[in-house]
Amino acid sequence: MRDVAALARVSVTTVSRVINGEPGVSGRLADRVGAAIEQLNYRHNLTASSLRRADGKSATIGLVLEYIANPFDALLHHSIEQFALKRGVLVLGGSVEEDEVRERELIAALASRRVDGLVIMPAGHDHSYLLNERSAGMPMVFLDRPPAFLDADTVLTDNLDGVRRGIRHLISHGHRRIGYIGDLKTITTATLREQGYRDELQAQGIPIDERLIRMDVRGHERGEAAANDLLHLDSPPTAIFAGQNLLATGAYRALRRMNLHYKVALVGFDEVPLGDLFDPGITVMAQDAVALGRAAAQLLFRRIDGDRSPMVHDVIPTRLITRGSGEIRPE
Amino acid sequence: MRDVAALARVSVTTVSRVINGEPGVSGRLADRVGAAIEQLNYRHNLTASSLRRADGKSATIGLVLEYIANPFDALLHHSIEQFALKRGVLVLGGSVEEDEVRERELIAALASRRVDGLVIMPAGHDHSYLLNERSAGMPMVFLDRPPAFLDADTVLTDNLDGVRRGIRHLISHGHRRIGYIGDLKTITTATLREQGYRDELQAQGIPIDERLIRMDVRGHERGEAAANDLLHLDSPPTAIFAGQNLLATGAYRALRRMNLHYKVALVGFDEVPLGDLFDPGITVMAQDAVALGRAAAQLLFRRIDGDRSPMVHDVIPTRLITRGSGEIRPE
DNA sequence: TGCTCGATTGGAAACGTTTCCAAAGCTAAC
DNA sequence: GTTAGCTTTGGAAACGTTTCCAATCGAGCA
Repeated sequence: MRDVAALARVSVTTVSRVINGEPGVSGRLADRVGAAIEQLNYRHNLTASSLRRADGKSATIGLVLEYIANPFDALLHHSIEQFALKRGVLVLGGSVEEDEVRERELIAALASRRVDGLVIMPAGHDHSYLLNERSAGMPMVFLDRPPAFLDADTVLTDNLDGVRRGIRHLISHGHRRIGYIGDLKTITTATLREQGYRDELQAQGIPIDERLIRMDVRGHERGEAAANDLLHLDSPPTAIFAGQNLLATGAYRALRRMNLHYKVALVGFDEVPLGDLFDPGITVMAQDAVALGRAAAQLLFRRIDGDRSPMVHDVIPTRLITRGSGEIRPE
Repeated sequence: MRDVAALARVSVTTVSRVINGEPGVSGRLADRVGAAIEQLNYRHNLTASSLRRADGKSATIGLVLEYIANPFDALLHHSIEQFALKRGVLVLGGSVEEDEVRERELIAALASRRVDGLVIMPAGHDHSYLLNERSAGMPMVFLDRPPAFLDADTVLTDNLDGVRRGIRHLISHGHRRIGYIGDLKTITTATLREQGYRDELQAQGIPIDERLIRMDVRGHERGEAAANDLLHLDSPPTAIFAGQNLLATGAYRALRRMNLHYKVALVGFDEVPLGDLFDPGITVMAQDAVALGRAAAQLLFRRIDGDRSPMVHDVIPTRLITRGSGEIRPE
């Protein structure tokens, strides 16, 4: 920048003004500065700029996701990124993969880089460690899962209602023995969804059979094994609800292997890409990833812009997508 | 930091030394500093640090992808991120969505933030604008697609060979009329793949019928339409090769609609998640996204560490995954 | 005792910006 | 012609660090 100033025969102050488009610079000087910038191939240093800048903004936000290669997370990422890009804000991100330590390290690394705000899909179960950050004024929004031991802005899917509607859908197709496969109990949304299952059965006066419930099941293969178990019970379920996308595809695979995919109904939570191309198509309660991401980004930027109003807890509804597997009736 | 120094009754120099783990600080002082950091809830400012630091490293790299919600891109992202995390480096990223202008803006924004290096999956067709960056010493690796008008490190899939092997696979199952659906001709890999198709047919002495080739097809729906067109020809193909994952699933949908999915063979380029669960399963030439990402990250970090050896052009082989759709024989 | 040497510590400059404040140059009004 | 008031310009301090260099302190040695 000093070189630019020297070449244009002005002060660095003036160069700074030109770069930031501030008023009060004569056209003549602005042109000289522009030419010098061009000639010297000068590139503005945003980190130095944000260091001195009054608001200290780095035009960067941090995004902590569970696993970026999961299509749901990838959609969230994209949705947030699109919103950020409009403001010239870049996204610094990372996958945590259900590891509490990594979550803390990643957030510390982001804070160290002075991001303007954080969108967090938490893995941990105690977020009191974030109290410091918050009191230091770091805006943060929790996405998809709520924080623990910390009150913060959240944008969540309506998990309870989503599962209840899914179960109701199965019941309306004549099912009374419905198996449930759920993710790790340590994940808040997983226990919420299980609760939705229990609530709806109870509301419909269907007794709960604990043998039909498999919790702490994680990933595709275990999902398949759990479904396999359920289907080998003495009186097996006529329908299965899988509380997460990998569990749903795992269960679907089990049904296929046992050639039951046209006999036993299946509803999954989370969208399954290309779910309509399967035989039968996979019926799901889809989370609206784009809406979730947009809501989180909007909320975060409001906070970044100084909004100090009370905590917001957004809830995004789910959508039932019927494709065949969930409409199978018991024999 | 000054506050920490004051509380610990030492100089800021000493605090800096403790934070960076430099030798030559007595344990007594280090403890005092540590306690002060704890008490004041001090958080190191990495941006200020990298500003003054000798090597000027920001411990951040930039990643320019085509579309983060595409599973292939998401896997690349994850693979690179995992590698970066080991070094305490964070990934600043963005989707470009086949928009040249956005590519340039994004790269400018990343350069402004003084990332230590760039991994670029380019959308544009003239990268001479990067000459400045390069001469300024910015390490960069092109991933999945080569740069134009610029010689740079690249990590590419063996597109030509991949398609040729896929076509050979179809031919070995008795096909002689093979349709080809390809992405935008402006995308280097798309024309390379088309070339692979032509080369292999020629090598096998099969005349090329231009009516069987549909280029400049982009996205799921147009892929479906193109396949539909091909199948309505007077003498339709007995097999289709789709040069990209969305085109493959689009073509698959067309086959399904016409109830030809067990009559006409289909091979796709790129992995299709859950491809084995379809009926029939989708046979693909899979790109090894994890290997691609790893190779790019390794190469980039070597450059960041100062390696000035000649340009490297890595080529990652593809893998044929047979699942049914590609093994259908002509009637 | 006096001197050198290594280890420990601190002061001040520097990184590339923005911001504060003052100076200089104009215009317009008296 | 002088002065007030506005616009344009620049000098220097500041942001939070690291690094250079010098100063201090003991210990070891002649």
